[in-house]
Amino acid sequence: MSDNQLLEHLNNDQRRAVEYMSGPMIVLACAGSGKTQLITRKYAYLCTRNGKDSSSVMAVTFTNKAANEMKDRIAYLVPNKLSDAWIGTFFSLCNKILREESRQLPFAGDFVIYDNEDQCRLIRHILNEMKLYEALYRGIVSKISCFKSSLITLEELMSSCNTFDFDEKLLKVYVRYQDEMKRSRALDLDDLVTYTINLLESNPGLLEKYQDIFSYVLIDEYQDTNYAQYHLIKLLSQAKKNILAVGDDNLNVYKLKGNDSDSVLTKFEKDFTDTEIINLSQNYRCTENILRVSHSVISKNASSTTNELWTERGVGEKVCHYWFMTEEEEAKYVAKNMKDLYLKGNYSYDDMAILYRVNLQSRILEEALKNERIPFKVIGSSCFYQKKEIKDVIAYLKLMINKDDNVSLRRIINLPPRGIGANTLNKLEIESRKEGASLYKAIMKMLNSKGLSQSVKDKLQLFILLIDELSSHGIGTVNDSLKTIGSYTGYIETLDECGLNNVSELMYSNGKMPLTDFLDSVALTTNTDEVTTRGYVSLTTLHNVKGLEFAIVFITGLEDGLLPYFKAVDTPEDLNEERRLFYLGMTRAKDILFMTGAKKRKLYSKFQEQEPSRFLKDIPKDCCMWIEKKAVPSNITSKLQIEKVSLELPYNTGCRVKHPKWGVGVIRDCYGEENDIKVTVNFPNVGIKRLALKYANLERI
DNA sequence: ACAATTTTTGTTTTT
DNA sequence: CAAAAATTGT
Repeated sequence: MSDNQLLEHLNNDQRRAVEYMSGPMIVLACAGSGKTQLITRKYAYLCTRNGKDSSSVMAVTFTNKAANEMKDRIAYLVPNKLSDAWIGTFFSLCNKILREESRQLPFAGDFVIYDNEDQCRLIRHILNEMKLYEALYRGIVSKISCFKSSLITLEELMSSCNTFDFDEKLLKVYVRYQDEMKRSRALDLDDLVTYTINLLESNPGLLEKYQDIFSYVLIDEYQDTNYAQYHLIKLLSQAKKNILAVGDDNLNVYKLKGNDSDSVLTKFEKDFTDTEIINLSQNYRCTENILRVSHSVISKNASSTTNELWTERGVGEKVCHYWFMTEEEEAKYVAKNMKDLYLKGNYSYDDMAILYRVNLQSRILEEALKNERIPFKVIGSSCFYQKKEIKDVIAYLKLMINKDDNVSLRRIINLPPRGIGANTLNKLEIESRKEGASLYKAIMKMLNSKGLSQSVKDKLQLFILLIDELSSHGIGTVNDSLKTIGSYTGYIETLDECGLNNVSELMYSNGKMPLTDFLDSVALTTNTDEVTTRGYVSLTTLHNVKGLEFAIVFITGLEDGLLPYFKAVDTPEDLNEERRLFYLGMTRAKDILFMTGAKKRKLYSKFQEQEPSRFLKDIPKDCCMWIEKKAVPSNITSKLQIEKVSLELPYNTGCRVKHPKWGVGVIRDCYGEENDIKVTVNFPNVGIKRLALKYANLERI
């Protein structure tokens, strides 16, 4: 595509941003202002304009999913091969650099990546051993993450310990944690960034090399970068200062990650002088009504400097707010409403999403959707790779590559039972700490010493033989490795049918991948990354919808205590973040926005009386339809209805049928009583038809 | 050492 | 109300 074609359909501001070629630039891009479009075009423009190889531009995205989408879009614009383009999250890009420069690393390259769960397991293990209160692990993991992402080193921490009145125990745990990581040759996600920074800073030649490679740096969702990540891109773009950052302060909902509280602008202008600033204030996504309502909420944030957005999309439907007596009614209403909208035929289920503040809210919604026979996908609550059997198998896989991985070894040393219990393990732990070596090495040592009984030694010997056998098979594809595990460990035999299915799914979907690549991608992939939602309603948390849009959005649980969440109402800054979260959700809606809440909700096993969210007061009365639902006459009717629905109906949605006159069609809905069943069918050539099953002469195919 | 049982505990968001 | 931890019995 030519330069001019790449600039087509961009507004003046976007065009200016794409064409601006030299020097730092920051784009303040409000929700729905086409920032992904902008970055994509810019990337393509840089490729064609300068005849640049695509590997000379680094593009940082917030999620892997966003990176993949971006690659797809760019592939459509330019002929360049993008297979090894530098497009990805901070973590995946850092991993790429570290793997490429592995020889320069302290532990000769092959490291494993610990994901959040591995991290938690390790911290819990350490707390246990140190006889500290184990339940503190969550806070400790996040504090360690904060230190690392603020580039505060352990040494600095220890020397400032006295002056800072610092929690000494935390520090001890941190030291132990780092020691364990080193012995296991493992990096956590924050380490990926800090190691990359250290590598570049201690190695000027290398830094120069990468500064040279990257003629341009693009960053999406800039407001979410933490100090370490920012430091890294500062390093990389120092020489040429060709950097474009796109962000919106109103969408910063990750203060917990150790993000700078500085606004996008102040953070950036401190380090890059003569920064060009562009404001994108035209919204291409939402209707006027949705913009008005969302703006009325976000403008109550003192720190928000955003001017009101505008759109050419027209006024649109009024935003609706419903208040119900119970959460069941709320869920039922949402499901019913979705079905109605679907049956009208203008929207399909993948145009719709239900959002909530916390994952546990999804349950009751799922039930309601099942009753209405609406297909749905819950995004992000429990991801495939977090299932127990998958994690177990992955632990075996990790050990095949790195026998020193203590976290994985602890996980499977007695799985299936090998008669190696807590007592033995304890002795091993002590030995390994004494030697400063991994558990695997400690076992080797213990086998040749007198500290253990012969029967225990035999068991350990068998285990060592197993691990050696596994790793002797070399590093092949995931399938090869899984087969090896199947034939030697005896673990597969302990699985039930469901677990077996999950493992075969693992083989089926990733079987051909090289093992090392696979393990990296597992650690770097998050639960939102590979969800395809074609034909499904999406259910997800407000945090998870960043970067997504839907024609119809339901935000549920708009109650004080839930949004804002009761744990985040203490400081004004907490409250502001909750408000931004609400704003984020609202601005995901293109056409229709529903907001619902319920008075009675079962939260942590008790029924609670909820008040409507305080944020609702910020919405002018005339912007919105306010509807309060009275309690349903009785519970009996609802129970009857559920029974009726659960009766077997001849067709499920999605079923294909043949009609004598209209040909092949897809069942969209099936309902009614035994002798009077009606179906809604979508015939591609004819449109949506409602038929009585008795007379329709449908044939199932 | 392990399975089955009772008791305790903790309940945000996630790159 | 779940899931995890502690306790008990074999």
